[in-house]
Amino acid sequence: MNDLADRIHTIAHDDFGHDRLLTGQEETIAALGNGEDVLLVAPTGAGKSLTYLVAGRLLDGPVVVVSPLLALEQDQVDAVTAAPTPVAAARLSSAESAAQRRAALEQAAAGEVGYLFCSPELLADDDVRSALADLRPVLVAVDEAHCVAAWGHDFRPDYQRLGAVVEDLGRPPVLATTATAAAPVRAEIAERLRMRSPRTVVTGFARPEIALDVRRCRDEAEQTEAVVGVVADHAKAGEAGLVYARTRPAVEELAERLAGELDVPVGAYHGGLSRTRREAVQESFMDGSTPVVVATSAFGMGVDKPDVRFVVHAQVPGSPDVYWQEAGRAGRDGEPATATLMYRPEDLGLGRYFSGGVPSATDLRRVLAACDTPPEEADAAALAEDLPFGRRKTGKLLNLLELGVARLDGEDDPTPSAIVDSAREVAEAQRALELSRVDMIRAYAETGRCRAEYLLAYFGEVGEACGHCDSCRSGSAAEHAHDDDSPYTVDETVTHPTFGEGTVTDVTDGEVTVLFDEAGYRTIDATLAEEKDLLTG
DNA sequence: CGTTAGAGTGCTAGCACTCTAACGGTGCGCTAGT
Repeated sequence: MNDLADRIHTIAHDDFGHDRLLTGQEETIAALGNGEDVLLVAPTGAGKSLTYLVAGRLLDGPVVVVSPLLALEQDQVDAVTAAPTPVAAARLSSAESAAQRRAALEQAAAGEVGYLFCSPELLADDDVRSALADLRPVLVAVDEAHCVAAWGHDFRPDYQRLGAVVEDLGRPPVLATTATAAAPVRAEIAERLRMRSPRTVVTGFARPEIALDVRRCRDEAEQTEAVVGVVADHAKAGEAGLVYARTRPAVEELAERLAGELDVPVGAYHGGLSRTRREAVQESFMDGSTPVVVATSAFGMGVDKPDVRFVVHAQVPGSPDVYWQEAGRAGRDGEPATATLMYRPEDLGLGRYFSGGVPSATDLRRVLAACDTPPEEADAAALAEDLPFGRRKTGKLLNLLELGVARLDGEDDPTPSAIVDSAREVAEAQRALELSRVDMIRAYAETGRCRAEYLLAYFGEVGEACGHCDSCRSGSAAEHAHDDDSPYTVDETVTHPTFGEGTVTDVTDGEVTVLFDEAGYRTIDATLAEEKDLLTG
């Protein structure tokens, strides 16, 4: 064992009470110790936080941790303070008073606080940022980093500006951690955080203990009955699980219906409920007193219950990324679990709606005109005072302009209209990415291939047929063998005389499936296509 | 983007139709009032 590895294990053991490091942890910490940036992609429970805790000790200085949820930050603060060799940790958020924040920063300046947990919104504040910069942090860790990419520019815009924040903090090594990220999302995280040739550490997406199942439903009534059926079976066996629905009213209705059908307590959880109510539901799910919870996507981050036996999606989510993150909450203990999707193509429309819009050139031009500095240096709060948009929308428009400028990198002195056009193209591209994710979850729901194999391929891993998803059980996975001698290859760009340009998404059973830019998915007989020369490369 | 509820239109004079507007998720920070 070399010197560095030795020190890492000593710190993990003596300071944090860990005898062994899990897959990927040592590699991550060692790379950070050598000054490299790391993107750590690992499931919840794989010990992501231990990496920045140990790396902070190794680099011997304060660590700034950026996290999207205040509740998660508090858990981390408690965990650090309770470690065998406690290091003071502090949380900087709106939940602390100005005096508390000042005290925490002063303690940190005196070298008494090793870990500072911050919300991205607070890091947008110049005073906070310069106080943190004075501490000369040795590491910036961004937790749940997929939010940087997934939340785009219109939800919590401050997430998009973390790249600039890291530079203001003196540009120490950056650790980005996430539980789920397909290849394009990984690339986007690295770009947004301005990471420097990050080392990507990925530990398995494969979850062989989860049996995947998709049920096609004709209408809403059938969908509801299917959910009730699956949940009732598990509940009778005394098993706990989650039901995800897309909208708040759908959550309320399903929870009520299930409560009427089952002999066990059923909880409802969504962003419209009070904080106290939400905390109560989460707590009673964790301790087992409420075994079934119906929720929107609001429920989950930081929920690490090992014995969740089933996850049911009442409606199809917006992307495979979200699906796998939510379905992956089943079977954390490694025991068999199920993930069932009630699929109705109509539900995909909601995902398309949520893919966001492109702001008008007029609005962008107004914000740009109001800036007396380049957009990346402008202060959204100050600008909002002179504009009719409000802090939130101003921030969103400013972010887009900043991204627009970055995209024009290399062009000398771009004109305002070039910046505005570029910003709109950034928004268009983000929208296109969201829409393509909707297409990918649709393909998941409609494929006859092994479900697990399809998802792993989406995340960039090669897998084998799982043997227990519905496709494998029905035998369709075997029938839908990949066509090795097809004239077409996956990802190939093709042009069709009627449908226009598209990308080959699948070649199975002598057929070729193409996702056309204008016409959507079309499945065509490969032999026929070749004979008539319908698809040209 | 797609569904749905309600209003409006038109000849079939009560029902079938078209049209339009509303609606839908994730959480931070801040402030006013108990």
